[in-house]
Amino acid sequence: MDRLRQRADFVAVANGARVNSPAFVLQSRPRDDSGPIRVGFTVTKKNGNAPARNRIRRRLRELVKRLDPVSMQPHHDYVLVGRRDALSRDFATMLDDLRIAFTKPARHTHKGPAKTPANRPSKAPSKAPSKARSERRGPTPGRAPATSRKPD
RNA sequence: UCAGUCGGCCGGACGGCCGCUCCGGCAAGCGCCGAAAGGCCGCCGGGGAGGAAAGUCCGGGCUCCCUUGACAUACGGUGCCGGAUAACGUCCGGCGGGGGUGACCCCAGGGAAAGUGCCACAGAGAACGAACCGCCCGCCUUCGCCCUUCAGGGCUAUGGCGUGACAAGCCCUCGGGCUCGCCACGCCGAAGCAGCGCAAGCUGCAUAGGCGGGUAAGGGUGAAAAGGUGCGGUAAGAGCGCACCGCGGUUCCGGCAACGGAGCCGGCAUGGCAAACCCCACCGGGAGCAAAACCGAAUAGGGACGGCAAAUGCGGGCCGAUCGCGCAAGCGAUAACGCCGCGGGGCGGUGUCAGGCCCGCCGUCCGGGUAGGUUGCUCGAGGCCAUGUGCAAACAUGGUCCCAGAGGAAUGGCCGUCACGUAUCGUUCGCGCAAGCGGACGGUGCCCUACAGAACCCGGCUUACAGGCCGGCUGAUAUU
Repeated sequence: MDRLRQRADFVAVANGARVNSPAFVLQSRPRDDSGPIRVGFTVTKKNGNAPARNRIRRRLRELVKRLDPVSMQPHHDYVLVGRRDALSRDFATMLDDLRIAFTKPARHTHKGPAKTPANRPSKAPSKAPSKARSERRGPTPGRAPATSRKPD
């Protein structure tokens, strides 16, 4: 599992699917290459001053570290956007929140499907939107092996 | 013991599990990611946020631009003196002024007899000095009548005050204000003493009023009223005179200086504001690590070469023309028309064709340069200790140590125990009649710490901060 560091990757993930939770927002986007799962963190300035933002990011990072990597989708980029509740919310509860967020079907909140290919980078120009849509629409066939291999 | 003042320091501790980042050592697959630059992966050891890392307000180092070295101007900044320093608006030590019983604290502290400007409101007067009240002097007027127990009461003239009407003048923010005249009404209202004279009366003092002057002592206004206090002096007053203080000038002494002290002279002239303009002295080129250097894709531009291709095009040939060379024959070059051969790709449109419109493409290399990567990047005006110099800030010498280097941004996350703080409850002890106060112990809850996160690096300033510790000094009280 790698960290997400380039600004272009963050912009790409921000246009993807998102799941809301009390302490964070999970954004995700599938990639075409066969690289590892990458996770980034975003804490905006409206969440407080620098120590508060640092603490939010560190708790979110610890959540991802504690979580079983098999519950994430392979070849995906994830971005956790921190909220103010991440400072005070119980850590075990947040861990459950994150686990639910990874298994919950994602949905697009504000981006229309017409805007998505315009914001996509140049690689995989034609088939990227349709593929993302199909994975969003039917989670059960893609996720069935993931749930089956969860016991180990 | 209480209250205060100044300075310094800390800013949770220990343990468990799981991680992040940097450095060093060892090992290392012809490994993985990437087009490349470059990056990643193992084990061991070590380091890893602050007193303000903050605000970005000053001063530097460093980098680039520029030549701006100097002078002048403009703009900005600083502003008692001396020292410290790389430098500063910082620090230290003094000086002056102000506050406090005191330790101590505060001061944007050059120039107001270079100039311009301002000083609201209140007040008579706010700057080429002012007369509202008051005090004093001079002149003029006043001191009448009735009752009467001689204590007083009453009436009224001139007059004074108040209110109202009218008229005039001036100012004016056109609402009014001020001054004067006149009329009406109301109110006040002529106390006394002495001398001369038989008396009527006269004169003087006093009273009251008016006019003219003197006066800056006093009242009142104000942030500020033209040196202060006291004595003398005067009609009353006044630096009018004197003493002391203050101020100005000058001489001497002390001090590197700011400045201080003493003497003499001057009766005092110079109100305040320069965080109003201004004057004087000194300082300042600009931008900033997202600086800058190196490496360096894709895409679109630029250049060179090669290939394909070309259609107002290419190739070939003939005739003629022009130009150059040549004595000449002739040779070479040029472009257009005519002749022959060759006729690509795309767009749009149409039932289809004809007709119409547009024109380069590919490869290699070079150069600028973007994303990206690497460097800059932490050994430094460095920390600690000792000695010496100095009142101190600080400096010098010696020894010793290496002490964060991230980059969507590491330095942590989750627990446990303890401490501290705080709230509440219970038990108990001391004092007290009681209410209550103080201490100790235990349980529970809260905060589980305040302010706050390095971003190239230093020196400062400013601001924020739960709680706690130490030391110096001052005042008060108590005891010895």
